[in-house]
This record gives sequence, structure tokens and C-alpha cells, in this order.
Amino acid sequence: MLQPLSALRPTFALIDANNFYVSCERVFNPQLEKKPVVVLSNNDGCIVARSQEAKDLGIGMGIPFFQAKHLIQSHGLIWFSSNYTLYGDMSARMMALLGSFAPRQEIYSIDECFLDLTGMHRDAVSYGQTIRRCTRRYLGLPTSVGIGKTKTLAKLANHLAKKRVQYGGVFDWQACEPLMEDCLMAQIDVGEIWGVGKRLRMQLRAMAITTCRDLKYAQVSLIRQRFGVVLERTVAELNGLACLALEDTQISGEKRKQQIISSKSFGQAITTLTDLSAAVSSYTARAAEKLRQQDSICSHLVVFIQTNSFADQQKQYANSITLPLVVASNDTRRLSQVALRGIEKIYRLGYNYKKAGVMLLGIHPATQQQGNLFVADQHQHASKVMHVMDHLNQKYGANTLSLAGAGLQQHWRMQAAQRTPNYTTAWAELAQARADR
DNA sequence: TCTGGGGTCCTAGGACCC
DNA sequence: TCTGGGGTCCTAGGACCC
Repeated sequence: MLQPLSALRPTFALIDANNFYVSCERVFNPQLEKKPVVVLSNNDGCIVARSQEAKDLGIGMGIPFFQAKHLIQSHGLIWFSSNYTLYGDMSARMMALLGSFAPRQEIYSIDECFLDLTGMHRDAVSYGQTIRRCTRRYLGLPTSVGIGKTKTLAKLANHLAKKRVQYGGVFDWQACEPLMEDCLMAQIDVGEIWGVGKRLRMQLRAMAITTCRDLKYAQVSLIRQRFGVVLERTVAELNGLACLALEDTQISGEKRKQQIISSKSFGQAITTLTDLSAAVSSYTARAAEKLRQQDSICSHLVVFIQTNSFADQQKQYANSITLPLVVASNDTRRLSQVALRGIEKIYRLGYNYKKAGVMLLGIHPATQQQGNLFVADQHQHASKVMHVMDHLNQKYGANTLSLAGAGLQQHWRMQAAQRTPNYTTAWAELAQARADR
């Protein structure tokens, strides 16, 4: 008998790599297996990825590295600066492979994606095992697979797949009796649910909603009234009613970003307007490059600066300024001029600045550029120059060509004391890796 | 001594328009 | 002293995610 489309049970899978950054490092250095390994954020500041062995040492996610440094001596903790060139390339390979397992894929972050398994008539759990085996064999990356009727349930299933060894890395709610489902949900803290963060968790606990099961059966009208539609959707999704659709990254291509931020902490604090201007100029160039990559222009630019908020005894100052552009643009030179005018306005003498950044807003496609009667049209010329600049920087490395304002010394640049070579993207560094051995 | 860098969505409130 | 009703757009801020 022919079944109506709606009779198909929607099925989502969430696949993510375990300890992705650490796993990437391990692919190229197998001696790291079974050892406590962490990868650090920019400036070697925080711990952003931990191997299981590192987690077992009690190292928390996101803690400042200096709090764990003593474990290098005492427990042989191994650490790396982050190498986003390597992780980005490994991610692209993983997503290409995973995309081949389903007609539709949503790439959700650098290390996870949703697959649409709706209507695929096979045992979802064993299909999940196949996906894991292939990713391990072809890329060397360990993964976990969660399956459910909604994205929220797939996320939660992924949590179980990861935490409970008896499931062998794959968990499917649909292979679960309803009673068993509630029993499992009663064992999971409400804070593990996708969309429930620290704040919401606290407020929910105050209402005696402490487990996933509690939230699943919570009074919808009350949730709506207290927390709005976002959490109301989450409750529906926990009950198997799909409210969040798969956003088809494969077909529609990369979505245009609505805001672009380029901001970094400085390797060491800086005090002068000259240095600050150089940093801001360089961040603006980076942001403008991202803007051109998605073929957009922006109408507003925000510049912000701040001192080190963790230094209690130090004088604090933080400020930002939003600047409109006369004509929307993606020209590094024009954006840079505006950004520098902003930094001059908010700069104050006598502070140790630790961080600065640039945010681009009012982003729309370059084809929609609104002319200005009083400004001669220089767009054609500008886009040619920018094209050449992007091309050279892509071919010969970042900052081959940059504005004089960005400075040549750049002693404010980030620290990255232990970055591994770019094994997969640079022949020269592959040779270097061999020489190191 | 040392504390990341991106993004998203939703809501409330004000400005402005008819 | 009286002072509409609705709509749109923008911004700031709060929450979340990785």
C-alpha cells in the first residue's frame, strides 16, 4: 500500500567527533593515544579540548591553562596550541565523508553534523555503527552517533552514546521502549538538553524541573509564559514533535553571515594608540576578507577595546563605538579608515589594553549596493584591488599584502608556543614534521 | 605571571510613519 | 485638560551554542 509522506517517521542523526581537536592531533601522532592530552585556545589561554584521559584527571572544559599546568609534571599531561588550519581541513574531509551517508546533511559546527535518515529502511543502529567504522578507518577519527525523531532528541541520544559504553557509540531513541525512554530521561540532568544553559538550568531547578523527564512533561503554557517560544519548542521536541528543520548546508551552500567579528586578545598588553591602531587595522582587514568571501558589503562597523578584566588591581576601561559607512562597502581600505577614526575616539591614555576587535553589521549581498549621489562610484576599481589582495594572500600566505597601517612589527600578536605542523595543507610543513621525528 | 573567539536567535522598547 | 491605533524598523541586551 502506498503510504502518505506524512506517515514517514522523521529521523535525525547527530554525528560528532569525540574530542575533535585532540583526535586530529592523534591522527598524525599516534604516540598520543591513551595519554592525557589537551588543546588550548588562542594565546594558549584556556583548555578547549581534552582527551578522555585528561578529563579523568579532573580537567574541566574551558578552564585557564595555568590551573592545570602542574599536571604536566605530575601526570605527564601533554598540551598543544590550537592549529585551526589542520582542524579545518580535517573537518572538511569528515563532513564530505559523512555527507555521503544520507541525502541531506546540516553541518552544525566544526566537528558535528546532522543527517536526515528519514525513510531509510534499515536498522538505524547498525547504520550508525557503519558510519562510525568508516570515519575511523578513512580518517582516523572516533565519533559518536545519536538518533531520534527530532534534532533535540538526536542531540540527547548522542550524549548517551558518548557517556554510556554499553551502547557502543550509537544510541537510538526509536529502538527504545517508551517506559525505558522515560526511565533514561529521568537519569539525565535538565542542563544536558540542547538549548538549556546555566541560567535556564538554575531557573528550571527552582521550579523543581531537574531532569530531562521533568522538562518533557512540564506544563507547556507555563514554560511558554516564563521562558518564551525557544524553550517551548524544546519541550515539543523532547516529546517527539519536530520543530527544528534540517538546514540544508549541502544544497543551499554556506549561508551568509549576518555579523562578522574579528577580535583577539593581545599576546602582551599594549598602551599606545599607535599599537592599538595597528591591531585594529589588521583585524579590520581580516573581517573585510571574510565579508568579501561571502560576496557581501556592510553598512556599519563597531570597534571595541578593553583592558584585562581579570586583573583586579588594574584600572579598568572598556568602550565601543558604532560607525555608519557613508556607502556600504567591503573595501579593506575604506573600512580601515573608518575603524581608525573610531579607535581615535574611544582611546584613552594610561590604560593597559588586552583586547580589541571589530564587528561588521548591516551585511547584505554586494549586488545590492546602494549608491550615494555625492560620492563618485569607485566600486569597480576597489573590487579589482581587493581581488588582487585576496588572491595574493591566499596564494602566498596571510599578510603577504597588507595595509601599512597594520604595522610591520606586530609585537601584539598572539602566542602559540606549541603549534603542530599543518600536515594536510602545507608540503613544507610536512617535511618539517618528518625532520622533527 | 597566565583567563578564547567566534556565532545564533529572541524580546523589549524607542523612533518613526500613516 | 484633553492626547489613537497600528505597523515597521532598528538597537541593545540576554540567552544559548561550539
